[in-house]
Amino acid sequence: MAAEQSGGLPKGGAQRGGSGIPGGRRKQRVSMADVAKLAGVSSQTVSRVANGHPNVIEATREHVLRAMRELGYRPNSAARALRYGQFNTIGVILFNLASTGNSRTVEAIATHAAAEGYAITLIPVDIPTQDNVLGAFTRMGELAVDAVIVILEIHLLDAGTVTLPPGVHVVVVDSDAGDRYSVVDTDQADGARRAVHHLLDLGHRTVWHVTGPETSYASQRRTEAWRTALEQAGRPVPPPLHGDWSPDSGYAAGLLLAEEPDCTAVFAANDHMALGLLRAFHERGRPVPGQISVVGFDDIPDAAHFAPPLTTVHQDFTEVGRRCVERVLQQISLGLPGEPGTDLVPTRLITRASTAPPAR
Amino acid sequence: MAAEQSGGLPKGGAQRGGSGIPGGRRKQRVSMADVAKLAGVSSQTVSRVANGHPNVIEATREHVLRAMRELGYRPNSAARALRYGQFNTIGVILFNLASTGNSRTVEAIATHAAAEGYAITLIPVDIPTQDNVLGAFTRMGELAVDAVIVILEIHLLDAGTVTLPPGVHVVVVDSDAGDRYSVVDTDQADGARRAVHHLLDLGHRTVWHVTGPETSYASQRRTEAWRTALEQAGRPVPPPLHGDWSPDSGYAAGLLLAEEPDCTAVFAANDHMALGLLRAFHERGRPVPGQISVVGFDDIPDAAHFAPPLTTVHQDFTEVGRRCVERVLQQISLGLPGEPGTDLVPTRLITRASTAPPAR
DNA sequence: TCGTGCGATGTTTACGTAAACATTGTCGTG
DNA sequence: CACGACAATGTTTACGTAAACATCGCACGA
Repeated sequence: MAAEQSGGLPKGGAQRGGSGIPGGRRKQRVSMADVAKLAGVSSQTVSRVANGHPNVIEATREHVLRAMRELGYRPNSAARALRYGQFNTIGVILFNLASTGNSRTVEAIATHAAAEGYAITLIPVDIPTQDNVLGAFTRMGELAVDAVIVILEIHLLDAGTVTLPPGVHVVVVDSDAGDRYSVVDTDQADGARRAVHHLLDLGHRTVWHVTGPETSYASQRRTEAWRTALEQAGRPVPPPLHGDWSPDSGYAAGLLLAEEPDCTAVFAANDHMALGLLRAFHERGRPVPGQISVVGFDDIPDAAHFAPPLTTVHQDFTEVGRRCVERVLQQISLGLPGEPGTDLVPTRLITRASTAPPAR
Repeated sequence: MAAEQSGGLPKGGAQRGGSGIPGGRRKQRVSMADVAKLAGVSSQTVSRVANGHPNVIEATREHVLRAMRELGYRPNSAARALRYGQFNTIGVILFNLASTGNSRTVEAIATHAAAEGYAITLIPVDIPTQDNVLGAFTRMGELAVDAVIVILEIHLLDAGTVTLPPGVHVVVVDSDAGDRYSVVDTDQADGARRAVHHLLDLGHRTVWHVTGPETSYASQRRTEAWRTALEQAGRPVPPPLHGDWSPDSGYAAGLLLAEEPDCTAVFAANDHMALGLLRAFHERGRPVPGQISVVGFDDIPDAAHFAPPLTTVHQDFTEVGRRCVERVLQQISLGLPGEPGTDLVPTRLITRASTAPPAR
């Protein structure tokens, strides 16, 4: 009684688009029942064929497969998800995708998840206010996801006593919430230390610093580690200049630093700002690395071609993404909330031509 | 008969993680029935409250809401999707997310889709071989999506007589399939023309060109338009140099071009390669724009800070993403396959310091 | 020759939601 | 005062899938 309209089986190949039938307003696509009817079997047998169960006689299987092809059958994942209570999907909440690190991390997450049969659902948060993040999480609750990877400051969530949807597994990137969540991140402090030590080892008396935005945990960590490294080496700590990741802000900081006669070495919290520094120093006649050395952070592909090629701290975004997926899938399979704890991916320093011993 | 385990209602806030009950292996989360039982109403009433239907008395609504809160009820989107035959999700198939254009387009898509209540599911294709793309589409067929946006060379699909899953709406970016699909893209030809004319207007006799990979339609279009523009102006067409979008390939091309005494103007198919060119010319003592002018394509944020700041063709990725979503949602609401046709987003030339009249 | 066991297939049911229909009860009006 | 209309709520059902259980028939061994 269900149908009455299987008529007009599409002989030709490319019948894309909705049901060609003008009548019924929203007849659901081809279902197992439709296939079953055409093949002259029960829908259960169709299910068995679809899922590769063994106990189906070859001739029957053939019939069913032909009927599937003929009708263009595709399994309905909603029904499947309802049946299994699983979506095979991981949600990714993030603030912005344009930033180098995020897009590369997301790509790695998507790739590794795909390899495990999971899809990725992106939940962008326009402006990382408390409300928006909360909204994303609320929506997330209704979304078809088995787990969530959060790529932003988790404290934005915490401040408002947000209760994460129970039953949703969470892994966090770029945060210090290792005491409550499963955190995977680049070892920011490690990277910053490498940058500072590299410059000190070259003979610089101290290292200036251009920070990222204050709202970024990664930025905070880098700044903190920079300060600590200097203090532990007994060096003076110059006042940090505040940037916002953009090359423009790096350029602005560079214009200021160019006027500091003491400044012989700068550690920029990312490569884009380092680029801005290079330009400012160039314009102000402070040759790099002749008078000033510059170290960046991220190792974007362009960095090797800056003028001069940039010495920078390499982040392994792929590894971060891989570990996120690994952890999340583990949580899903165990059915338990993730162990709190922080999983740090080490960095390495890529030495290029923007650093040198200080001029005498 | 359904439950027997609502016991131990979580008084405290943060009870994340799966059911604390060790017994039952996979009891689905709180359902409307559970809420209904606790609130002492029928599940239909719960549904009414959840969906904001009018005819519910205030006291009842309160009871239901309290029960929801107490149990941490979240609607099951699989059931909902099954009921409605809609997922409120758009799939995005792409080759790589790391490229500037793609990540920004995807971000725009995600943002606009979110504003319309749609989520984005990413389907990455590791290597854009026929098989992989086909696999992505097959998987897509089973995925919970109402429509698909394809950000890669559609001919990868076509060659193998791929039948797109019927009933799935498709919009394509970066392709010439306007005769069969709904295509949204940056007007590559327009951009390339602007670049060439800018250089010719400055007085250059002709313009050399560094291409992107041959597999990229965007790259092909830019090269084609570059050639056509030169021919129409009656200028000689130098042999194009082949790059692959990477700054490395631009650098390699730059080393060759630096040896061409005739070469006074170069149009690079993207900004990253232009950066490579700048470096090569700098290293080889061919000042830009003194001896050679360079124009890029994309207008990445860094471009303004290259040495020298790069004249380039600005792409409006946000607009591309917006139009993709617009088209796709239109297709969904109409329930019809998209009109074939190409929707081109114009570009504009950003003039900076890497171009100048040729040396005399 | 007659079980018996298992392979092949059919039937029933549950997953969570919400439309459609059914059942109350109350209030207003003739 | 009675009846109709409508508001509030309950009951049934379908969405597509697949596990669990039921049935049928054939082949093999005693």
